[in-house]
Amino acid sequence: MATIDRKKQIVDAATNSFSLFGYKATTIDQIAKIANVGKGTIYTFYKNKEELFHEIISSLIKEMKDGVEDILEEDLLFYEKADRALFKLLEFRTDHQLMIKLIQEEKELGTPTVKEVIQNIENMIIDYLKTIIQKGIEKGEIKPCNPELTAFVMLKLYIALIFDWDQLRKPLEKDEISDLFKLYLLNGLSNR
Amino acid sequence: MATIDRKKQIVDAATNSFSLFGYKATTIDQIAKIANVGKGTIYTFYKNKEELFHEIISSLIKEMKDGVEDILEEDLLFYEKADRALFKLLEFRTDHQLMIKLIQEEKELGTPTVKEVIQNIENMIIDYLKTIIQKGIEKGEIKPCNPELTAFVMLKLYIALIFDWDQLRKPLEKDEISDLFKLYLLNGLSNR
DNA sequence: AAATGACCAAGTGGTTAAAATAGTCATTAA
DNA sequence: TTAATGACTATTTTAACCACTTGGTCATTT
Repeated sequence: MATIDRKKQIVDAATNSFSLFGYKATTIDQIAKIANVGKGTIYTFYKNKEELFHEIISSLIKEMKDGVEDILEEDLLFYEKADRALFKLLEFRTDHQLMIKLIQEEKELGTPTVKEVIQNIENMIIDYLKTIIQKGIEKGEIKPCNPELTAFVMLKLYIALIFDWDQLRKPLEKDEISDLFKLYLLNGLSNR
Repeated sequence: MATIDRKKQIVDAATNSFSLFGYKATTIDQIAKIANVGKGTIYTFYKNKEELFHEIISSLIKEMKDGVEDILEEDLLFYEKADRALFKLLEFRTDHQLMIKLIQEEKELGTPTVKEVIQNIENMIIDYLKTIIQKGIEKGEIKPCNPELTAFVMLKLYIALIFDWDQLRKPLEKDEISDLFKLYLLNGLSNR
């Protein structure tokens, strides 16, 4: 049709701006300007800046889920599923412009809204892992355990290995991390 | 003797002040006042504020080590040693006034000197765990593995379980955490 | 009915002066 | 002679101020 999709323009402009400058440093005026739209128009679609932000984060979360949804269905062993999913989901922290900016803003400015949103994303990851773990338990591949707590531990382990360990020693390769996951969480350190 | 031990007075005053107000909010004037000592006297013992702080942290680290040194010698299984040591060492974060204040200051102000000092303390913990792990490997109790990396993972796991999990769900009991350590890292999740 | 930008109250940022602070050093006390 | 000191200084930090920006509204225009 001839009419322009103002909502899409706004969302696109906001996504770009949030990705480039972060949440706090992005202004509504800026978004309106980039979107070629009056400022008031934005408020006909969204109650406020935060709501617009949350819509964009919803898309990000959807995008993340879409990237791993097939893993759930594939015929893989528990640890392969978990390993692949975690890598794909955590890869956003290094590859996805918006996610990179959000992590940076949380660390450097501690913007509450951003903190909250990152927590939401982590909760999504935990939720997703939970499903994998539950299936693993049902199939008898792994011992019965609290799926949510286990998901939480797995996420923490991967974050530590991928993003924290290199502050002490030289970074680990992807394969090494997968092996460590198998050693530590799957087979355990015990010799008996 | 009749002469007063000015150095001790300074260290005591500084320890109290750092414990109460943190590193940044403690002033040299304040320390001198509490210690009943001229400000210049402090600089006859220490090059600057940071050096005085580091001396006090050295004492803290010594205190922490002293609290767990016997564990190394006791006739315990690997996981008992590791579990007890980690608990005792991490307990300082909730029980030791100075440590509490430092953790708080790192989170709220991000004072670089404090960050550095907390990193030193964590390195000490990792070093200590490393010894326990190496002994465990030598005795054949656990599989061969990178002791430092394993220590790092164990520390991260305990911190996550003790201090982070309760932001999602209800806090875990000490016993639960020990059991989780055995389940996750020692025996592993695998069913075969 | 949808879109808009001038408008407003609240908050941020830049500026400068005043206060506080870490560290020095000439003087004093032992 | 040596140890201790606090007035002093250079550098930060804080406070107060105002101009500017910002998120959000709403009467007007399209």
